[in-house]
Amino acid sequence: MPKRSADPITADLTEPQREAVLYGDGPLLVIAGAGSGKTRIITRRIAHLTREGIAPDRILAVTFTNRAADEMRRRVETLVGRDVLVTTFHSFCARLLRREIAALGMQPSFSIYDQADSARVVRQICKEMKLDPTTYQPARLRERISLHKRRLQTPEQSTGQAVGIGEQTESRVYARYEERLRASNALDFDDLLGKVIELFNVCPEILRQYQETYLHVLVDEYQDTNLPQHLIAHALQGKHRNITAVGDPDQMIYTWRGARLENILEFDKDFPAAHVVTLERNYRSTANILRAASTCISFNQMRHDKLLWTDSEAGEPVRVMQFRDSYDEAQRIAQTVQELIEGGSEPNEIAVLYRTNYQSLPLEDSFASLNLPYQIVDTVGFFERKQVKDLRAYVQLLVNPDDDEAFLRAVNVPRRGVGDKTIEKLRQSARRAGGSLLRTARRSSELDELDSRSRHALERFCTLYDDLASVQHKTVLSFLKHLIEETGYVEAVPPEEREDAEEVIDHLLEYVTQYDRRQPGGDLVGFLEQTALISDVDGLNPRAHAVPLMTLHSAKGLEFDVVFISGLEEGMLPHERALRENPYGGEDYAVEEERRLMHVGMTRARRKLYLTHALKRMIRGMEQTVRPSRFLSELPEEGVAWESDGPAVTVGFGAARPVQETQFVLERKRAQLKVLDGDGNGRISAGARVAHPSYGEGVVASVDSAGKYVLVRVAFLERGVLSLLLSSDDVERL
DNA sequence: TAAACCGTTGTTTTT
DNA sequence: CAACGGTTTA
Repeated sequence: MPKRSADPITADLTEPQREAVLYGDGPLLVIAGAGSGKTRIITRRIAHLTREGIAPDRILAVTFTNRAADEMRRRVETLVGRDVLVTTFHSFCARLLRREIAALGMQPSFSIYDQADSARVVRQICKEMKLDPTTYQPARLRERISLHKRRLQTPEQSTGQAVGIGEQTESRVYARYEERLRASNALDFDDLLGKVIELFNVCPEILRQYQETYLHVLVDEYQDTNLPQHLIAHALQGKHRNITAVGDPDQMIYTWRGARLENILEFDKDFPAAHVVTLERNYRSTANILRAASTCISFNQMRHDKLLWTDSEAGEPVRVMQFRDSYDEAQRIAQTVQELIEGGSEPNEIAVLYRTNYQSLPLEDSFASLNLPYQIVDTVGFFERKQVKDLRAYVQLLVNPDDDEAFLRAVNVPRRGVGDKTIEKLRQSARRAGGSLLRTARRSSELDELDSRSRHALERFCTLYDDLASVQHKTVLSFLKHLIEETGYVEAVPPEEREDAEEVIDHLLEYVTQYDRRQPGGDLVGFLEQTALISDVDGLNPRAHAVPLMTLHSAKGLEFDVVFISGLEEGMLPHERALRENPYGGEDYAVEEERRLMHVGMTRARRKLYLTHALKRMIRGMEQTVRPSRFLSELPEEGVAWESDGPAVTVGFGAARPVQETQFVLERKRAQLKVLDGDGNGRISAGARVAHPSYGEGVVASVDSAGKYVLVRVAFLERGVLSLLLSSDDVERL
């Protein structure tokens, strides 16, 4: 029962927020716009549920990134005082499979392959099949395999559906890839989800057990779930039917990872009688920032109407800054940051965002030259480092001796004279006799085709392996130190890389120290799982006294006083790859996702937003002239200040700069506006009576042509004056 | 057989 | 500008 004002869980909530937090049993969907208190809903709801008597260990909360999970776990803990399982889909599945995978006939010591590992396997297969690497790019094939898996298609099914030689080859690679992973007792990221679904299908009694356990399932960022994730969430809530899904379609930025907007847009299809709460009030940003962001996102056609509004003051204008080139841009951003810090801003409250990771390089240089503290939130970086991968491979091989990928990496690092030829012979022998590479290497004395040198090298490796396996360690740290010692890893690094390598290793040891502290008992499997699934260890430390630099993707879910979005150019922010997917030159799905990314970035800002672009940028090592992003031309006139170093170059896109009314609504949807009573020609003009499906009837106040677009202001009877943006074509058709 | 060298290739985003 | 693959050299 909610108490009135003094209730710490609901006291500071608005009515719709309270409704979501206190909602009773049954499926609940919360559509929560940027800055509307999304995380707060989930944490408070968990607190509310435990207060209602639900045991914390019968609540499952799922988020998308490890960072978000950590953050939420912390908040819940302070609120509830007890541990609630807050995790990502992938690590939830990994843990579940460690317990249950025997039911599928697999070993619980399975390895987890990341994208790079998968790519290696695919590359190897392509070589074996002698495929032309230009027609069959390994990276593309890996992506295609992942696509099949996300649709839950087996290799057999994909073979059945394959059309043409290309797709047939593709499914043959897929089949071999599966064989390879099964033989190595390995699962890739897609398998973690897929195997859980398989398990639930094959063993309903296991599913029933988990359904029983979780009285409530809460999923954050539901707009980014893919089909397997949707199915897992659906399966888990199957008994008690208590699912809370929170999300915002306008922040869906993971199509390339299989995110399906339908999961959230058609939520009530799969979760009948779902209660829906919509949160449209933004508490985060100034009115100027929110107007700019809303205007930008309103250019998306495939979009459900949602109006974000705020009571905040206008604040400073959004600043658009133009620079000669990307170095100039980086330098001036750093200078501006410096001025902000001198003016009293906290460095960790100023973020610089960009589309691609490599854009951080000039920024790093500029920050360093001004002695400004910064932290790169490099999401893949650290665990992709060679040294980490090498040492990890040893641990992986000890845990899972069948893992051929781990064997291949460990066997000749440091160099012990096991080269391509030896490996090839080992491979052939392994294929003939069956069994893993490690097992085959153990029998190297029986392999006639090996010369004595290679044989000796393999024997040495096996002895090392047995030594490492024989020693029990109390902590992962002591094991790792022992490993580095025994392998002579550091000594084998060439002198010019030594310093760098030592730094990486120190960093790893530091991470492991923390891991041991969190997870006493020195579990190597747990360590591997963490390092396979956590990508952002290096990630943001919100308390560090440093300016975070990160991609727009990794900024999702965060907020800062000041935000810079850099590199706003055609080809960078709508990324060229998205533009290439536009066969008709019109905008489509890919560009709209880029616009959502822009929207996510803009709505990270509380007080100040800077949008920067350069006229020249280094691409593939060559300086190229680039045009400003179309997204800049979509900014409203009000509350935006344009600045330039030299003579300003006009923004290259002819899109209208829409005039603003009290609400920031723009619509471009064809046929949404119907002329009820016009000037007789069917043309839209001032005074015409019109109807709109969501806003009802109204009278056209004015029609302004602005290049490619026509801005129609309509006084709706119920909603007041709104601006609608139509393309000229649309108006012709009305 | 393995390491050093050179030319070609193509670069989003992340669990 | 890097990372990869193929080629030459020790």
